[in-house]
Order: sequence, then structure tokens, then C-alpha cells
Amino acid sequence: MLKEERQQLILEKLSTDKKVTLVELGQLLKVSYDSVRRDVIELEDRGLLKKVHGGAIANSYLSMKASRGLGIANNEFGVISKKAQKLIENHSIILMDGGTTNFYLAEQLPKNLEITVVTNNPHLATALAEHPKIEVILLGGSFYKRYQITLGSKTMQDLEHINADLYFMGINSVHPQKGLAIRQYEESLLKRKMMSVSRKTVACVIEEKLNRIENYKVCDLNDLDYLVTSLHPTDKTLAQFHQSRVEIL
Amino acid sequence: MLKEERQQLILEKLSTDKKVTLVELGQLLKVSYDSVRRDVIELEDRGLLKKVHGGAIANSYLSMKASRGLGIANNEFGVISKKAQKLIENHSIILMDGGTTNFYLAEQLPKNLEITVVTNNPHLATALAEHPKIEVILLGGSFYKRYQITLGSKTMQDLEHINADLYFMGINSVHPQKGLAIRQYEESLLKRKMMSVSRKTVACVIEEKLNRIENYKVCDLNDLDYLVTSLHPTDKTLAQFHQSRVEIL
DNA sequence: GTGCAATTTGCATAGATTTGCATTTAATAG
DNA sequence: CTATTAAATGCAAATCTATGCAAATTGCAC
Repeated sequence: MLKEERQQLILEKLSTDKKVTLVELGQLLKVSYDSVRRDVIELEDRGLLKKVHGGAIANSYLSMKASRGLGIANNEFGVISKKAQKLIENHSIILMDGGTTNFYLAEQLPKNLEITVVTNNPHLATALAEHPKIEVILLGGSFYKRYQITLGSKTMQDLEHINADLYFMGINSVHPQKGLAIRQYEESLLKRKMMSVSRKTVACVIEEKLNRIENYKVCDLNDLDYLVTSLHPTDKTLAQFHQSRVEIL
Repeated sequence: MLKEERQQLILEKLSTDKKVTLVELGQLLKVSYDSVRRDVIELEDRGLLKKVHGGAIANSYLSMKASRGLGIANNEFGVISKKAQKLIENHSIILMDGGTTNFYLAEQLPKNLEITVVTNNPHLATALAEHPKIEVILLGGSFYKRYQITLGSKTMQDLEHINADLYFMGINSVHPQKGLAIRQYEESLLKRKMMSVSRKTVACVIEEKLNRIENYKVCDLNDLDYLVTSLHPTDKTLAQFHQSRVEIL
């Protein structure tokens, strides 16, 4: 079996199962543990999946595509985008950055909505081509392959000229005390900048990101205007979050 | 068995199986391992498959083309990108805009090439994520959905800070007297700007775009440094083009 | 046919990759 | 803290690649 073939199969497996252990892969592909690990490292370098201790999980954009193929498979995103849509007013300027949730939200926006979307996420720009009345402004800068967004001082500079009404922040972790954080330092700077040029900021997060703590803090929970989850606002998981001034939807 | 016959069989095998090892091919075609490897190298040079360690896998682009009912005989894009690649020097700054030819060229770039690609084409940026050593700078601005590129004064402004070595211009028509032209006014302005910030400009065009005349002129043939087509430079179709200072590859 | 050049083919060799295993180091769970 | 599991590292065997070379084949002119 060819190396490329194996790697292809790993990606296919991931796009259906979202996650695999290296042991599983070794048995499935009938090669040693070491070989699959090396494959996974290579694939991670190419930004096609994320390696975790003991296995690998699907890269957001790939899994997004896969789950769309399966139709309504992942309902959590559906619930979140319904709620988030209520925050969007016609003729407003919306700032959106990277992340699966934002991608899904953008796709689900009503076709007749007339807004301007400013983004550093090329995937979002192309996805919004389906919405004839939405104007898309792409932020320039160095393209950061791993997270498929533009980043860096050029992107920051571009933001100077923007005054957005609402910022949909993609985020990796939300914690009642520790605030919002992500895995990438440069990205955390950018997100702070984006907050500063937006009148209001909203974070749309799936359940698994609640109560986690990632490496680079973006802001406190109090700095956020809205928090959108798939849970009911009175759900006990969210109890601690109500102590802040953030409005929970 | 003739060489051509063998190569045809290799492609057929690939189009059904998607992958094949060189050992398999050697047995199947009853020639030495070396011969099939040489065949595979040739086919790869013509852009008809992807060679990997130990075998070959079907070229995604090819299968896409095949599914559209187009023959594989004249892979124009493959020929063009091979020629165009010769113009690209390591560590150079390349400017590329929209168009199918540029997209294909980007995909076909050698994996070990260390260059910086500046583009207003988000698809190009994501496609180049596969090339670990290529740095990608995305030009910001209004996203023009129809042609899937960024455009407008912001994009123009971004270009002020660029000094590129080579500009690969996507173009709709090339005519010996009437010069290069496209269908979109704003885009023609942008292309002129791109030319002005690049040391040299090259146009890669498929045959059907030669001798056509589109609405908005970008420049004269004389302003171009290289013209790359799938034809042999001495082909009679190109006779008129030789009267200009442009170098034809 | 003969002679000659260009191409193609198979083989030998040297250099690279890939692979699985053993060992050491690090991370995780109980 | 300890036991367990995974990750990283080094290494050797196997496999694949690239290259040069000579034999075989082909094409072409005479």
C-alpha cells in the first residue's frame, strides 16, 4: 500500500468519524503504529488534520464539508446559527473571522439579507458568493495556512478603517472566570483588534468549548456582549456564565 | 508493446483504480520496472498523473476533466504550467491573479519551491496550503463574487507596497494588434496596476484565447515580457505574435 | 539492403525514502 | 507517586529513485 493511499484513507476515515486513534489506524491499514503516526504528522504539517495525544481529529473545514454532505448531521450548528441570526440587522456591517461555527453561520444566512461582511477567512468569502445581496470585504495579509485565515500586521492595519456593528468571534474556549481564549498568539491579538473596531461582540460556541481553557486569552467574559450556545439559556451548564454581564442566547 | 500504448494503459488503469504501484505495472505490461517508471515520469511531466514513492495516483484535476467529458489527449494546462514553471526562480516574489490557468499553475508548482505568492484570489491561497514552503499573501478588498477575486481601491492600495519579480496575468484575450483584454473594467485597472509593480509580466493562455478581442484592454502585446501557450513557439498560429518584443514559450 | 543517429530498453550502482523495531523520554490516568 | 500509554529518537533492513551505460530497436537517408 502506498503512503499517499494510506494518508488518503486516514483523511476519509476522519471525515466520517471526526476522530481516530493511531492504534485503530494501524490495524485498519495493516501497518505499524509508527508508520501511521508518521503519516498523521505529515498530514498535520499540511494542515489537513489535527494531531492529538493518541490519535487525530478532523480539521474543521474538512469535517464541515463532510457533515454538510450528510445533511442535518450536526444539529448543534443549526441551533446556534438560528439564534445568532436574530442579532443581525439588515444593512449592518458584520465582522467575522475563522472557525467552523462562523462558516456554518455564514452559509445559513437568509438569502435576502442585505449586509456587508468583513472577514479574514477566504472560505467565508467564497461561501457567501451564494448570497447575492451580501457584500464581502476580505482582509488582506499573510495567509496562515493552518487555520486558513489571513493574519499579521497587514490584517491589523486593514481593520483600522473598519467600524463594524457586530463581530462574530470564533473562539476555542470560553470559561466563566478565565474568559475567552484560543491556541494561537497572533490570532489572539487580531481578535482583540477586531473587538475594538466593533460596536458589539458575540461568540458562538459549541458545547464542548464551554468551560475549557486554551493558551492565549482574548478577553474576559464581561467584555463580550452576547454568548450563543446550542443549550437553553437556563441550562445548568451555563449557570456560572450568568454571573457576568454577557447576554446568553 | 509500444510506449504510447503502455502509457495509455497506465492512464486507464489509474482512472479505474485511482492508484497503482510500479511493480504492478511492470507485471501488467510485461516490461521492466525501469521502463514503467520512465513512463510514469513522462506522464507526470505532461500533468496526467501524480507520481508518488513506489507508484502513481490519479491526478484529481484529470479526473475532474475526464468527468466533464473532455479528452485527456491535449492537456493544455499541463503543458502551459510546465513551461511557466521555468520562469519561476527560487526565493522570488510572484504575483498571480484570478483565472483557471493560474489556479492550475499554482497547484502544479513543485513542492520544494520556496517563493512568496501574492494574490487577490482566495482559491489560490487555499490551494497553495499544500505547498509548505510557499508563503502566501492575500490582497484585501471587496470580494467580487463573479470572478472570485478581490477588487477595488483597497486592493489597488495594497499593491503599492509590493515589488514583485514576476506577474502571472490571467487574461481573456490576446491579439497581436489589439493586445490583451478582459471583460471587466475594474479588473483591467487592477491588472495594469499589477503590471506596474512587477519587474516582468507573463501571460499564460490557452489556445482559444489567442486572436480574440475582449472589451477592456489591459495592455499591448509589447508590454508583455512572456507569452506562454500550449503550442510550440514556431507554430504558425503564433506567427503574428512574433512581430512583437514578447518572448514566446 | 547498409550505415548512422536517435530513441528505447534493461541492468548495475549509488543515493534516498520508507518502514518497523528498540530505546529513551514525555505525558496521562489512577 | 506510580503504572501505563504515547511520543520522540536512533538505527538497520528493505524498498524505491536516479543516473550512467551498453545493448537492442527504430527511423531514415542513401
